[in-house]
Amino acid sequence: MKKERISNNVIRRLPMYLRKLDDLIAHGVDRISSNELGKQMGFTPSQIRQDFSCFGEFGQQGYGYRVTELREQVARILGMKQGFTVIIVGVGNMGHALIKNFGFDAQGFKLTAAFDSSPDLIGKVIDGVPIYDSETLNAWCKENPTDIAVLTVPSVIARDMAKTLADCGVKGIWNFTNIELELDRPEVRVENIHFSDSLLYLGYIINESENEKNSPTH
Amino acid sequence: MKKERISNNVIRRLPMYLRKLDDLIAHGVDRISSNELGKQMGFTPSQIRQDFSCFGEFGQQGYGYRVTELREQVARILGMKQGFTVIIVGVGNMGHALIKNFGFDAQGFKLTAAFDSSPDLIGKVIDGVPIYDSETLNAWCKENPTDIAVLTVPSVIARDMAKTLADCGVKGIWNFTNIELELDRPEVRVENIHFSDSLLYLGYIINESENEKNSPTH
DNA sequence: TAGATTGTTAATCGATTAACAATC
DNA sequence: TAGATTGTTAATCGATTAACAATC
Repeated sequence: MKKERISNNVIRRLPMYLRKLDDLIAHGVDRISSNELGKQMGFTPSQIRQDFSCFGEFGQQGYGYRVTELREQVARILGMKQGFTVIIVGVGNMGHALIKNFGFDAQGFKLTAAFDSSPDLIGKVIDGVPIYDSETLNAWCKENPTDIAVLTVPSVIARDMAKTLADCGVKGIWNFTNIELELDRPEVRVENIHFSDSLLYLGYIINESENEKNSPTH
Repeated sequence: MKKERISNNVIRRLPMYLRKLDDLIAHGVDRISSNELGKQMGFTPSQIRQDFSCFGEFGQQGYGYRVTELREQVARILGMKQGFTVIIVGVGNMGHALIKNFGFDAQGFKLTAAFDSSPDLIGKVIDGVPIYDSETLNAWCKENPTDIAVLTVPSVIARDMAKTLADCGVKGIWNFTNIELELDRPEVRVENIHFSDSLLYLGYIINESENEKNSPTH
């Protein structure tokens, strides 16, 4: 087991492993080699062994990896066992969608509350999640330590709200607005979901394959 | 200008450049050097010059890059000028959120229709986008060539729907379901939005910084 | 035991950064 | 012209892949 800082690429692959392992469990597979896992995920066996070896020795020579055990290890490494507390800030369509469909529990997160400024929403409860007045955010967080805030407010108020959330002491912001949050708070980690980046990438690769089809020299 | 295949990393950065350039335009900046752009985006000037040089010579020695011109070039490279046609399949909370807030137009995409199987939704029009019966998808696509399908159906029917869409001749699927689509159709490009991957990554880096804080040897 | 497969070290490959001549 | 900054070649760095001894 190496003790150096883990590279971003490795960390970004961990959730992929998790999904694959859950899938294998669902199919009743209880043992897998790096070779087979690699084949199924499109990675080399080497990469898989390298990735896991950053965190410990989870396999067994001559046998491979026990799927449930490996799954538990990956979940632990990702911090899923800690039960991070989460709030949703902004209960529009996006906030709604996340409350109803994301499944925070299944990912090891505890969605404790949502916040909005609309009188139509304040006081309601959606799928067991109470919606409070955004004005009470700061006071509420004092009473209920919160690890992660999901930012699903309209873009125009995103920057202000992010600042408020930082003041509330959240450790991370999961940003769904299409603006680049520039917090002068390095201790607050920001993870962006930039939908447009993803769609534009798709557009590019579609173009690319069209062009290849039409060019004589592939 | 190099003519080799462009690496994924470069392509993934193009939409970031686009957002930054739009931002600069909004702030009335009309000229920028790779040095300054790099500082603002957290890249090295070298990387910026390398990235753009994959596609042509957009700058001017001794001067830098004209912001609007560079923005146009990036938009062109990404295929935004082509007006890809898009349909949304599944008008739940997620589909709604995208129709109402994503702004396909602003990204250069034409959202032409949405599809759902709920009688409550079929026939309605949301923000100018008509909702049709999913059953009519195939017939509709024959009449209306469609480049990209946004997959926002419930996970349980995602795989089937993806197959249907491939049969409809779409060139790309923008997948919002949390399952791994395994299409045996290499000509259909799939781009996944795996929300959970993103949140789990955030959880990891929060943990990481906590641990660093608590360890004597940083 | 023999075969399989790991964890890890070494080799390769690709991406990022630095340097600099070209030139606006 | 002198100064600034590009585009591109060369150097460095890091990530992926290959190889193999250890061992289940």
